[in-house]
Order: sequence, then C-alpha cells, then structure tokens
Amino acid sequence: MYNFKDIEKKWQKYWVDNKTFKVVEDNNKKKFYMLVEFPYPSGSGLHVGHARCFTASDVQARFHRLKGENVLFPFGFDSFGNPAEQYAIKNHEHPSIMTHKCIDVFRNQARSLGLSTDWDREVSTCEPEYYKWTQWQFIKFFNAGLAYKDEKEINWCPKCKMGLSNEDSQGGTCVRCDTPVEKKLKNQWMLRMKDYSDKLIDGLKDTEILDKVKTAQINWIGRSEGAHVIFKIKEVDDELTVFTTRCDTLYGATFMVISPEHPILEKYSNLIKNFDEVKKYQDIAKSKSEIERTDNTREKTGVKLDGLTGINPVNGKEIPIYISDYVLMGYGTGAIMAVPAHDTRDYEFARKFNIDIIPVLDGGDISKEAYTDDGVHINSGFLDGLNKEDALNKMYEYLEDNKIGSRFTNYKLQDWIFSRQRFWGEPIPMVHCDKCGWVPVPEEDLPVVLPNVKNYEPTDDGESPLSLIDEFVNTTCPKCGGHAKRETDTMPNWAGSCWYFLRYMDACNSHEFASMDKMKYWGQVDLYDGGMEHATRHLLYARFWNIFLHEQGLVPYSEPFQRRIAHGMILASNGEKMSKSKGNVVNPNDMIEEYGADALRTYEMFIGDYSKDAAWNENGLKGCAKFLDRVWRLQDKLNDKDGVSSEIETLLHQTIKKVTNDIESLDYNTAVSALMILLNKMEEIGSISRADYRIFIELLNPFAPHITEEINEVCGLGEQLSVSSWPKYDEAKTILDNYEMVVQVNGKIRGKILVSTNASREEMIKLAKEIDNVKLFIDGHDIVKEIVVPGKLVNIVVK
RNA sequence: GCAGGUGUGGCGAAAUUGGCAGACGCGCUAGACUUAGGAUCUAGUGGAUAUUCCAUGGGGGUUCAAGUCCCUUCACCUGCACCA
Repeated sequence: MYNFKDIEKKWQKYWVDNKTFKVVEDNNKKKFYMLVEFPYPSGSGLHVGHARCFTASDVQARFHRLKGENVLFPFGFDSFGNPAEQYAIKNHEHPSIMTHKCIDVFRNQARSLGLSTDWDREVSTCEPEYYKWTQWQFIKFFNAGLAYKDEKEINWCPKCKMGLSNEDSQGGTCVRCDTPVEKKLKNQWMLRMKDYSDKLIDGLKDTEILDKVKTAQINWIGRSEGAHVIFKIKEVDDELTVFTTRCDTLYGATFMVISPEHPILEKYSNLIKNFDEVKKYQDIAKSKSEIERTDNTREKTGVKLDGLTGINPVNGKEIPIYISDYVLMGYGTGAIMAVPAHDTRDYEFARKFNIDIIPVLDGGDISKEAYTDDGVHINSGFLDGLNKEDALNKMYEYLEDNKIGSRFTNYKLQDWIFSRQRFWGEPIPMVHCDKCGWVPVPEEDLPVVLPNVKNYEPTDDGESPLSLIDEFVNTTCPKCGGHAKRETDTMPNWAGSCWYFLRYMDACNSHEFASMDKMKYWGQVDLYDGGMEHATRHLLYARFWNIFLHEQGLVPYSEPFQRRIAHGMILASNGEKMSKSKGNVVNPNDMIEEYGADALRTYEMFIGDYSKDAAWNENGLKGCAKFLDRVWRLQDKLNDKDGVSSEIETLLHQTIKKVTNDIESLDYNTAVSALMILLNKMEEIGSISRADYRIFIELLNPFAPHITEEINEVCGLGEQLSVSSWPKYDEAKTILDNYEMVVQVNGKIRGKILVSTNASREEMIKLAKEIDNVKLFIDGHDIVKEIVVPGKLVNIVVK
C-alpha cells in the first residue's frame, strides 16, 4: 500500500501553510458559493455522516475551482448548544472551554479529511465577535416591531427547566431528554414569523430548493383558505368565532365544539350550570401529555355546556356547545362549527353524544368520507344544487353581506418563541426600564457578553442562571438613564445558524455583520447541502431571517439559498442509525488512520446515491483503498510516448464527459465508477502515457486530492492540481467508429454484430439478416416491420 | 389518516430517461505467486430442466420493445398528525 499517511499529512500542511484555498472577491471571476451545514462541535467528534457531506461539498468546491470559478467554501461551528451547557452544569466550568476543545478536534478532523476550505473565514456562533451581530440583528427585529413579549403558555420541560419551542417538544416529550412536557405560563420574546407565512411560501418559487423540501416547508406553514364565521350566543350578548375551510356546509353545523382552554369558559363560568364538570374536564386535558391528547384513535370525549347555546347564523337554529380536547386552542380560533355528516371527527363525536346529523352534500358516505367533494348541496337553503366551489363563493359573499363572517386564511405556523431560559446562548440584548419599558441595548454597547457564573443550572423558577448575577442584571436604562434590568433570557439554538452564511462572506468584519459589497459579490448560496432533518425548522428560520434583513435593506437578496439539496444518512452496517448507545458508531478518524483520507472520501462518494441513506461497509472502503493503490502503481506503467494513448483516447474523452456531468448532477457514485473503469482499461493496455495519467489524476483530484497531488509531483506531470484546470473533452472523440449492434427478432435478442457508427438504415438491416441465428428465427416467416435505432439496434418483427 | 419516498443478484448499487437488465465495487469460487497471506495477479460469479427459457415486490395493460409509461395491489421507510 502506498504511504498515504505521510502523503496526506504533507499536503494538508502544505494547503494550510500556503493558504492554497484562500479566496478573495474578484469581479473578473464567476463566483460559486458552496455551503454545507456547519456542525455542532460535540464531544464525540466528527461522524462518518459528516465526512460524507463535507467530502461531497469539497468535491463540488474543488471541481468548480478547477473550472475557473471563484469558490467560497467556508467552514464553521454552530457552537451554542445544550451538550456544552450540560457539561458546564456538571463541572462548573464555563461552556466556552469545552466548546473550544471540541472545535479544535473538529477543525483538525475536517483538515485531516483534506477539505479545501478557506480557514480564514471560519466562524463560530458562540464567539462575542459573532453573536454581537446576532444581537444586533435581533434589535432590528425589535425596532421593526417584529419582536415582542408575550405571556405564552409554553411547553416546559421540568427536567431541563427550560421552555421548549413547539418544534422541540414534538410528540409531547422534550427533544433532548424525553421527559414529558408540561404547560407553563411564561413571558417570552416572540418573533412575528407567522406574518411571513405567505412570503415564505411565495419565496420558494424562485429557488431550486429540492421539491420534497419545499413540500415539507409548505406543509409546515400549513396555509388554509377558509372563513371566520360568527355564532351568536343565545344567553348573552356575545359571540363565538370559528374558523372553517368549508363554510358552505354551514347548514349542516348541528353543534359547536370549543377547546377546553377557550377563554369564554372563564368569562361565563357563572352562567355555565355544570361548571364543575367543565372544570374537571379542563384539569384532565391539562394533565394529558400532548401525545395522549393528539392520539386520534382515542374515543372522543367532551362535556356539553349547560347554560351556553350557539345560534347557527344561517338558519337561526339553536345548537349545543361542547368542550372537547380534539379542538386545539393553538389552531384557528380554538372553536369549531361541527358538521357531523361530513367530517369524521365531528361524526364520531355526534354519534357518541347523540347529536343530529344533517347531510348537506348529496351522495357523501357519512361514516367514511369527510367533506366529500362529490355531490351538490342539499338541505342548504340558498346553496341547494350548487357544487363546492360555487357554494363556497356564495357563502363567502353571504357571510360578508350579513356581517356574520369573512374570508380568512389560517396558518399552522406560529410566531417563533425566541426566549430560552438558559446560559449557553446569545443574551437577548434588551433592557427593561420601569419608565421606558423594553429598550434595546445601544449598538456601541454590543455585544452583551455572557458573564462567568458559578452555576450554570437554570433557577428553580425556570429563569436563566444569568438572573442570579446582580452585576449582569442591574444596569441603567439607555433611554432615560434610570435604573433598569437586563433581559436574562437567551436566544434559541437556531438563531446563530440563521445568518452564518452571510458572515462567511465577510467573516472578519468588525464594524458590520458583513459588508454590502461582499454580500453583493457572493450573492445567494449556489448550492446548500444539508440533511433532511433541517428541511423545515432551520431552513424556515434562516429564510425568514434573511427575508427580514432584505426588507430592512441590509442584505441584497430576499432568498438566501438558490439551490438546496438533501443528502442521505450513513447507517450502521445492519441498516440501523449509528448511535453511541448502540455502540455502532464508526469514527472517521479510525478509518483515516487505517485506510487514508482519500480512501475514506472516495468510498463515501462511491457508497451509493448521495440523496439516499447508505449502510456502512468497511469492505467497500477497503475496495476503494485498493483502487487508489492501483492508481498509485500506474506509475510503473508510464511510457515515454507523447499525447494520449490511441487505445484509450475514446474512453478518456467519455470518462471526462461522464465525470464532469456526474459531479454536476451530484451522481458521485457513478463518477467514481467511471474512473474505476478507466483504471481497469489502463491496466489492461499495459502501458500509459504521461498525458493519460495526468488526465486521470485531474479527474480523480476532487475525490482524492492528496494522492493525486503527490503522483503529479513525483511523476512531474504538470502544475499543481489545486491551481490547475479541469480537463475538457471533445464530443466527437467520445464516439467510437464501430459499435456492437444488437439484433432482435420480435423484441428478443438473437444476435450481435460489429457495425460502423455511420452505417445506414439499410446496411444495418442487411447485416442483421446475415446473422445465422437471426436467420433461424426469420426464415419461413413474414417480416411485418423492421425497427432501426441508429447506434443501438435492429428489431425485426415477424409473423 | 395525510404527505413524501423506496422496493432490481448473497450485499452496496448501475441502466445514456422506452432500446443488450445487473456497469462499477464488495463478497464468494477456482487458480497463480508466496515460508505465509486479511497482500497482489488471473479467471469465474442472477436463476434454471441451458442453441433456449425465466428474472427488476405481486397482478394487469400500452408498445416492435417496459426496471423505466398507465391501472391495480402488497410491503417497508421517513415526515406530519384530532390543523377544523
């Protein structure tokens, strides 16, 4: 085996020492911005999954650089986060110490992979120089009225003593520790992300974000067109507003359901005769975990309000109001009109509580079809006989004319809860003054730096540990100079990653987050590689953030990412997820140690379709190490001939074409296989020219940069590959003079024959019919049809 | 339940988008060289009742021709999930 250890170390040192991949803005060159999601520097080090996407990104970066483009390929660390905080709590040590250690490990690992990164642009979100600007941008949100404080019932993890976003408490348990999530009222900073719902949907149009990622985002935003309908309450001069997407079925609304948390219950608790029962139901609902509550296989439960009755606004009918936990306070208005004939949930509920079921659409199967689109309206007064669309339009009109409702678009997307009661995050740069209210910290006083504390654990009442530090909390109001208190909440983990791609463009700027000139030069991210797990949250937050900055005139583009792809995961050899607990984690360091970085890189590119998950197989890696060793040994086969060898000229051109196209279309696995085919052929012909070898290593360079650079140097094949250019192919030379034509009879292969590439139709048929085995199948039969596909085959159809 | 995805040898996968199914690699078998081989090289490797036939989850269809297009069905994976 060739001496990969020394070779790889040598070139890695060379690249770092010589800043080979340093990039500066250059208006004479086309730019290419390759972004890969930056890692969280955890204590467990780089994962082979990281190695896969970092390598793929590096292949792109090197390829585009060789094509003559000015490539921005930066690297950094998403370095605020819970593991470092947990470590700090245990060891009473500032989390930055641990974080910096981890970053050093990660950086070395990334370097030992041979990434062609411009290390002068490294960013780390936990550095004051970085989060100063995260805070600065938050103040922009505040000044624009998009950051506000609100008393929110939040998801509360009693173990982490921490408020969780909806996203972090999916499934009713804490995303970090799996403790069941409780509800708690908390005054929180919020960002008005919901207002950006339409912009977040519309902005997708001009991007090449992977379709399935777009779909995931659109579903997450959950836009639905419908109407607010106002139901008067019989007993009091008040009303209940519901949201519905099918106001055309209003005549079929035979009851109403409101969420157990609906404020009207408290408001009229004195009028509700069975309030005890209501109260009991509320308590049960509160104690239920989110999972229990949203299990839609569960039998419907509820309580009928005794003392409050709704009035259906289209026919004046009195209808009962129930509370039930299948109606969620967080969606719509927390109240619905129930149309049991055409909604499965309402149907189940009506059956259980013996409520009238009035069909209003003809032909729908009540028990199965919710809101069937078939059939015209019946039992629906002025809507009778109309189809869905016409009925909806007529009802919208009717609602607005009679002031009993209006069109309304509802979204699942909520405003972003931006507060965390934690230590290891960006302090929210706000000061509260009794006189002036919330006042942002002046720009010149940024960053608000995280102080040293003794204990990193949140306080028992759930406040950040920062709240215990008087020197931090007590300050003066920037507006009136009076006594004021600092906000002690910090930002969520997502904040730093909302704009890191901007910082990379101008990473060392100390007076702006990035200069407009540089942002204009680098523009949008040309290719953003990341995992499917970030398809919704991270990408939506980052897009929201960027759209806002654009509206403020602070960044040149509204959409930050031109193209987004999603790579598959690397699984353990048995197809399971790699995890510490299962003990099946493969450490890329060990692999590099044993087989070399080039072998690891090549294998990770060869392992399979880049967009799909792939199971780890060390034998496959061995195979790639063997491949590289054979490439190394080609040195022994060098001859003194000039130019490329005639025996492989066509294959060389074909391979250049194939590898070029495959890298562009992210088909890394077939690019590597094309190189293997070329190697096989080179070995077969016994000796190769220097020109042959040079082309080979040029093509292999993005995948295996160290060995190719070394071969180039020891054989003196030409200038350094890292500053060289990508080989070109001649389309005409990719085509052979002759090819093996397939001859079919009735679609079955009956023979093959070598024919000239420019043989005519007639010649092809003539040659086909001369094959003995073909004769066997056509003699004595009538020829019905002769199909000729030039360059491919002849198919003779006989009867 | 809804949305998206995937089903091809013993395994990872290819297939110029309707034109030779299984490229390339792993593994396996046999051989060569070796004191030795978890090194290297050579040959073979989908199945079978083998001039041919059968094979891309199953069934049907379109076509001269289907892994690819259409209908239908099954299985698995991933999101979201009582969203009105």
